[in-house]
Formats: sequence, structure tokens, C-alpha cells
Amino acid sequence: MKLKSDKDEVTLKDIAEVVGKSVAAVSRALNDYDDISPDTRAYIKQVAQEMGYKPNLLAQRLQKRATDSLGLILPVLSPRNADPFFSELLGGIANEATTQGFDLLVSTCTQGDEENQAYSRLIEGRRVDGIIVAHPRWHDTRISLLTEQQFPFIIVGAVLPELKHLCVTDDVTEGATQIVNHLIAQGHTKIALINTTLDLISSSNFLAGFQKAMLNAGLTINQNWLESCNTTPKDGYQTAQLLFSRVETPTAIVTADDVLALGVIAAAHDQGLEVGHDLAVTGYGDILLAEHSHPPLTTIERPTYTLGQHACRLLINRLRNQSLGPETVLFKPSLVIRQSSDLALWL
Amino acid sequence: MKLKSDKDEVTLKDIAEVVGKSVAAVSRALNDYDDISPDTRAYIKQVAQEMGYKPNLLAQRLQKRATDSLGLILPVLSPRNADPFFSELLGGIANEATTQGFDLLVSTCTQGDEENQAYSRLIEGRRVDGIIVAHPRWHDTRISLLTEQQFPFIIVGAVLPELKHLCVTDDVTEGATQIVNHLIAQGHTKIALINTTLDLISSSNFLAGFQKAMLNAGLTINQNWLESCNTTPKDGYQTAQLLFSRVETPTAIVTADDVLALGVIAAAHDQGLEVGHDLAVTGYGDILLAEHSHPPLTTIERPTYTLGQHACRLLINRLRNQSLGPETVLFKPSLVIRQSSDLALWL
DNA sequence: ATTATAAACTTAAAGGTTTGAGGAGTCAAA
DNA sequence: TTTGACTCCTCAAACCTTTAAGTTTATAAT
Repeated sequence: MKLKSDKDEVTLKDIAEVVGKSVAAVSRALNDYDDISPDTRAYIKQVAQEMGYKPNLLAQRLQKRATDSLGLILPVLSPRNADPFFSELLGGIANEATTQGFDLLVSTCTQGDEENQAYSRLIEGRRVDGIIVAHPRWHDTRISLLTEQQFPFIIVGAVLPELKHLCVTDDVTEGATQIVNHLIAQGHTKIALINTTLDLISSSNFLAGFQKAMLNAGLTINQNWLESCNTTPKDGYQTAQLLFSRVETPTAIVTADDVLALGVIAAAHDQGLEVGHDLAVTGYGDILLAEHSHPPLTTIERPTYTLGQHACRLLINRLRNQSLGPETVLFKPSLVIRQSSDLALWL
Repeated sequence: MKLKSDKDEVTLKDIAEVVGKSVAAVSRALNDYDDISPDTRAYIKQVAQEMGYKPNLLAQRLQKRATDSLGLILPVLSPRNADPFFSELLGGIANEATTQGFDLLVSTCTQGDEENQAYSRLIEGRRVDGIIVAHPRWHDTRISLLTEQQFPFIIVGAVLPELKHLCVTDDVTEGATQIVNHLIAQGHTKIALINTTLDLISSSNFLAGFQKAMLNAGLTINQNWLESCNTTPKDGYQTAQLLFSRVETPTAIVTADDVLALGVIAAAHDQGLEVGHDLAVTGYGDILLAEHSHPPLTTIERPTYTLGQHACRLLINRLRNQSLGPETVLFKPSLVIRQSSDLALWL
């Protein structure tokens, strides 16, 4: 026999009745106000503990007009699409959010109208206090919307040219340069690029890094060898086939994404090319499979999980302390050389 | 110039003042109660619209003592681990949740103590109305906890033996049987199995299907060829190496997961084996990369996205309508035959 | 003329917490 | 004896919405 049914939650009022004090006193005691005597405070805390009191978050949130939640909207190219970047980013964000006592609200949308609706839903419903925007684009309507509404947000995956926002990213330009320099050091001169879709700011960064390294080495960039596509194996496969159909073909293909690169490798195999020997292929991101593809993929290690953690932390800091100005965190990329681009490693 | 600053939200009270009615009348009008005259109702709705009224979700939720949120906790083996199954499942869940007006709250945890903490956090904080549990295990403490607390939940990825819970899954046993039958039809008799970790209920199901097909064909199961590991490429790689080191080696390796299978393929390559020719390898799940691995991977197509959708829908139905009893949804798997197991497809 | 009925509202409480303002009591200094 | 200060509380409003119960006014029935 229980005093309270399992379903009835203990409230401040219940505690107040037991200890014979006002609800306010109980609240203040539990929140460590110093205008409650130490004895009473200890007693109240003990009773609260014994009664199994858990504050009602909804009431607290209504009171302080904050949701203690962050929003993340995942872009969905197709139902079957599952970009490891987002899962890993999500991991970092979710972990940090929990640490900071925040909830993470995730929703999905396809690009286009649905995307703006998804953002409006979060903002207008005041479902979250801040939003994390991944992979910003040129003329990004999400960012316009958030800026217009003066809604707190942080960008992951590129630094906006205006420099007036919170941004966390790895240095994609630098990463691209490192990759290309590595290929040049391997003796390659005929280097192709398969970039991610050009609306992404990061794709421009990647291109910039690519160009910089090529020009620096005095190499010309063949416009027939510049392509871009979505980050799926299939797209990588098809775009590689396109390159193979050119009259002149490259000896190395630089890609801006690992998943895409795995598609390129598959295409090369089907073309009868031995990757790492006849053709060098590189990726970006160092997903788990990069190490265990055939051959293992040369790529740039991107601290995706850490990116998520930092983005989350920075955004929460911003929410807690209005005074902070724009801030940018840039992670240095590191090159991971594997057989797909290195003859010396090839047996 | 605006009447209200951007930051001040319009409340029922504001509308009430403008239309000269009580707050209750406004609330009732907006909620289509029929004890408000049609004229007034229309007028109030129009004013609300013009003033840009958006109901305060926190207040609504406090009022009706429900969060309109679902919880999903992602297991994290390592920061770098990103299981496509979960991303895809997440997609289906998130999509359906939004459709139904629910929010999806995601958090992460490593297995063990942290996991129970994560679930307690959701339950005790009443952060969500229901929880989706993926990949149930034997003696699953998550399920004990939820059952004890009488908290609504649904299980994805297996049907519990007790049959008293909501469950949505694909028929893993059937899938395993199909795979093995296919290999047997290809002439294989020396078939090894690399299962997922044995604490998962689905791994038992997979094993059951495997055994059934083997026994049915009169084949003996070699205990030296039964292994299990985590679903990462590295684990698959290492476990395959283990199999290759046996005195007698199989001609086919069945695995219970695509990602794991890709690791097996890499190991086979490094061993000098031509997958699809010298060795058949099969996976489970039909992730995007399965079609573009080298060689393309024979696998079972799992409707992961749909699994998520259905789980979400069923759980919400349960929350809305207490009367429903236990329910189980089982999806039939379908075999996708590719070069990794079929000589006829091999050139 | 009285009573019942219905329409169109309003009032007030409830949901649980936080917090500024204020009050009662004690003690000490002037 | 007043004044002030201090300690330890309580009151009541506020956050915003929903809803059970009640009120007013008009209309119809008896």
C-alpha cells in the first residue's frame, strides 16, 4: 500500500505540506537560497529526496521562458541516405548537450520548402533555444531566416564570409591543399576533382584549396576534370564514370568526401583500374570504412565528433551569456595517407 | 514601427485585450469550441492571425501534462562509430514524429551504467512521453527499467519472447535462412557465420535462421566457424582474419551486418582471396555502400526507414489511445543477390 | 407571469515552479 | 524607546494555457 500512487508525481506542494513550510520556502531551500536556515534547508532536501521529488521540467521551463533544448535538423537526400558525417556530428552534439543539461531535438527534412518549414516549426513553436546549422550554403535561406528572427544559432562545416556568426569547422581549404600537395609529391600532375555540390560553402573552400595547391605547383587545372555531385557512393560512381569517358583521363582523382570516394573506387575497379597503382583516389573525412576499403583510402581526418561537441558548447555559452560576440573555431585537418594514393604502400 | 517588439510573444491575453473578450473565450474560439458564436470565433481567429499568435507550447504541455515528445537513445560504441542503421532509423522516426506533431529527443550513451542513466534522465525528468528502444538485448536493463516504471515504449529490431510489448522489426531469422539457402544453392557447404554480439536478441534470431537452413540442407555446422563481433569494419576485418587462420577454412562467410561484411571483404582481399570467386561473403541490411563495394555485396534488404516510421506511429497511437494491447509488426526481408556471392554475376 | 432552455460568454482554478516584495521575530546599538 | 539590521520565512504574482462550472441575456414554452 502506497501513500501516493505511482503515477502521481511529487510536487513542491506535497513537500511543503510534509515539512509544514510554504511552497516558496521549499523551492528556495532546494535551490540553495541563503535566506533559508541551514537546518531547514537540509531537512527539506532530505524529505524531498525521500519522497522522490523530481522537479517538473515543463513548469520550470515555462517559468523561465526557456526550453533548455537545442535543435538539429538533418537533411535527408533520400530515405536510404545516411551520411556518416551527420551521425558522428550528432553524437558529439548529443553528448555535449546532455553534459550541459540540455535536450537535443532532432528533426529531418528534404532540401527546399520542407526545410524552411522545419526551421520555422522549431523557431515559431519556441521548441528550442538555439539551433545548429550544418553544412551552410551560399544564399542559405536557413541562415536568412534565423538571422531575421534573431534566433540564436551556430554554423558547423564552414565559416561564413560575413564573419558575424558563431562558426565551428575544420579547415577544408587547408585539407584540400594538403591532399593535392601529397599527390603532387607522389608525382601526379593530371589531377581531377570531384567536389560536393557547389551550393555548399565548404565545396568552395575545397575548390580554393585545390586550386591553390595546383597553381602553387605550376600545374594547370583541366576544366574537364572538375565535377561535383552528392555524397553518396552511387553519385561518386557515376561521376567517376563520367571522368573515365573523357578523351584524356587523370591519374589521380581528388574527392571532397569519403563516401563519394568509395563510389569512385568501385567505378575504377569496374573500369579495370587498380586503385593506388593505375589511379590514385583520395577522400575527405576519414570515416571508419576509409581504413577498410579496398584499397584503404587516403583522406583527411576530420574531427567531426569534436566539431559537434564544440558547436554545442559554444551555442550554449552564447545562450547563457548574451555578451559574447562572433566567434570562430577552426580545426586543423590532418592527412592520413593510405594505399589508395601511395605506391610505396602498395604491394 | 511595430506595436510589439519582436521579442515579445503574443499571448492569449494580448488577443483578449484587443477583441475585448476574456482569455477563456479566445482560447475556446481558437480551439473551435461551439459555445463561442461563429462571428466571434471568426473575428478572434482573424485577430490572432494578424497579431501573429503562436501558442506557447510549454504552457500547453504543462496544462495537459504531456510533452508531445518521443525519446531515442543512440548507443555509441566509440566516438567515431556511426552505424548507418541508426541514422536511417532516426530518419524514419523523426519524419513520422514531425508528421504527428511530436518532437524527437535524441541522446547518446555508451553501453553500461551510462545507458541506464540516460534512460532515467528521460523518464524521471518526464522529458518525453514515450521511448523507442532499438536493438533489444537479452536481460535488457533498459526494458526492465521501462517496464518497472510503467513507461510507454516500443522495441525496434526484435520481438521479445514475452510478446507483451510493442515490437517492430524485420524477420531476421527468415532473412538469415534466405541467405544461407542462397549460398547452398550456389554450391557452398563450408559456410561460416560472423554474427553480431550475442547479447542482442537479433543475433540469436540470425543464428536460428542460419541453423535452420543448414540443418534443413543436411549440412553440419562447424563450431570453429561461428564467431561474433561488433558491427564495425575493423571488427569484421579482424574476425575474418581469425577465420582465415583456422586449419580448415570456409568457402562462404555469412555475416549479420553489412558494415561488418565490408570489413570481411577487406580482410579477404588482404588474404589474397577474390571475393565472389574464391570466397562468398554476405551481409545484412543493404546499406548504400553494399551496392558499391568491391565486389557488390549480397545482402538482405532491411526496411530500416520504414521500421522507424512504424515504430513511431505505433508508439504515438499507444500514447493517444490507452486501450491498445501488445502489438507486433514483422517485415518480410528480401534477398539482394550481388557479385560477392554469385559466380554467375562474376566476370 | 413564470419557468425552462439555449447561446454566448466569464470566472476561477489548475498545472508546478520561481521570485520580488514584504513580514514577523530577535537582538543589539544609540 | 526607537532604530536598524538581520534571519528566516510567507505571500502573491507571474509564466500561459485549458477547462469545469457558473453567469447573463434572450427566447421559447407553459
